Amino acid sequence: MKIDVIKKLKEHGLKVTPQRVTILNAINEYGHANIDEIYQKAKATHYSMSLATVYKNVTSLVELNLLKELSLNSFKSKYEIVKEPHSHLVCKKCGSVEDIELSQEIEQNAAALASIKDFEAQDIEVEIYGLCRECREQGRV
Amino acid sequence: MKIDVIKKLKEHGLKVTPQRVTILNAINEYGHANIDEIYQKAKATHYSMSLATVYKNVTSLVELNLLKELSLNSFKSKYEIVKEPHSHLVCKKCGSVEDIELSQEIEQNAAALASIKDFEAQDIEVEIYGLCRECREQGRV
DNA sequence: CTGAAATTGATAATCATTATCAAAAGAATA
DNA sequence: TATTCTTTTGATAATGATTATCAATTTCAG
Repeated sequence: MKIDVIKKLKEHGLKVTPQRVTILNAINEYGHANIDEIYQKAKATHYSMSLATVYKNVTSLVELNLLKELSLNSFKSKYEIVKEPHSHLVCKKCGSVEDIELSQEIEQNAAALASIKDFEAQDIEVEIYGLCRECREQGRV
Repeated sequence: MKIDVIKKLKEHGLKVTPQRVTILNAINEYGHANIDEIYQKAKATHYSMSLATVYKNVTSLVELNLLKELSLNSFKSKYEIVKEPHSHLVCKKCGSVEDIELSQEIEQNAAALASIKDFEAQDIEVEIYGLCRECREQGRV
């Protein structure tokens, strides 16, 4: 696992357990995954993995800002490894999530407008809902 | 209730029941409200209102595009009456939601980037998470 | 190596949402 | 206005998701 992840865990008094490593790897392979997907993939590597362990770890990793939660309309929340800011294309039909780069003007614009409202902006989330190519091609509506 | 709401309900074969009217009014008074809040306020006006009725109606009104669901990190989904496109300031501490106008450049930018990825954009959701004035003043962190 | 503290796994408890269905109500039509 | 058909409601059971509990195990600092 990356040095900085280990460092961050230890800084917060969290231990580097094989379960944590497995969970982070599982999410990384998916790109974006919900709890069940993480559980299934993690279980494949680490047979004894418990669903409760996945929940507990995902929660603490989100608090540590190593993971980001994507709360989606109509689908269970997905989680991704925190990277540079970006936005998401979310298919309303199949629930797939794809990253896109959105101009950083948006972040600036958003932060500026927030401060006018006397709101301390910390992070911005942009989701574009619609239909992915696969679902359109297969005539799913 | 507004003519166009009645019209839209009837167009889709939905009846104009007092429960529906009450639920829409409750959401309108709140601005943004989750299921329990809607239920409590609606129940105050319409004593026999059932929680199941709130769930069923909110779901169908979202499908009709009269309501919009806001899926929030750490809080239960909130619902708002569909109006002109806008963004939201979401307080991580208290969960309050405030509307802000975000430049329509963003929508254009987003739609353009989506189409490059061969994605049919339908609607965009922008949430800015942070701390509201009240929570900062009261030292909540 | 040892011991304190955190973590895990199993599962019970809780909370949220959906399904079911008989009774009631809306609305189109005569 | 009465009739009839269809939707809706309310109550609650069933399901599904998440959190809490706790004894046994593991990590890791010293």
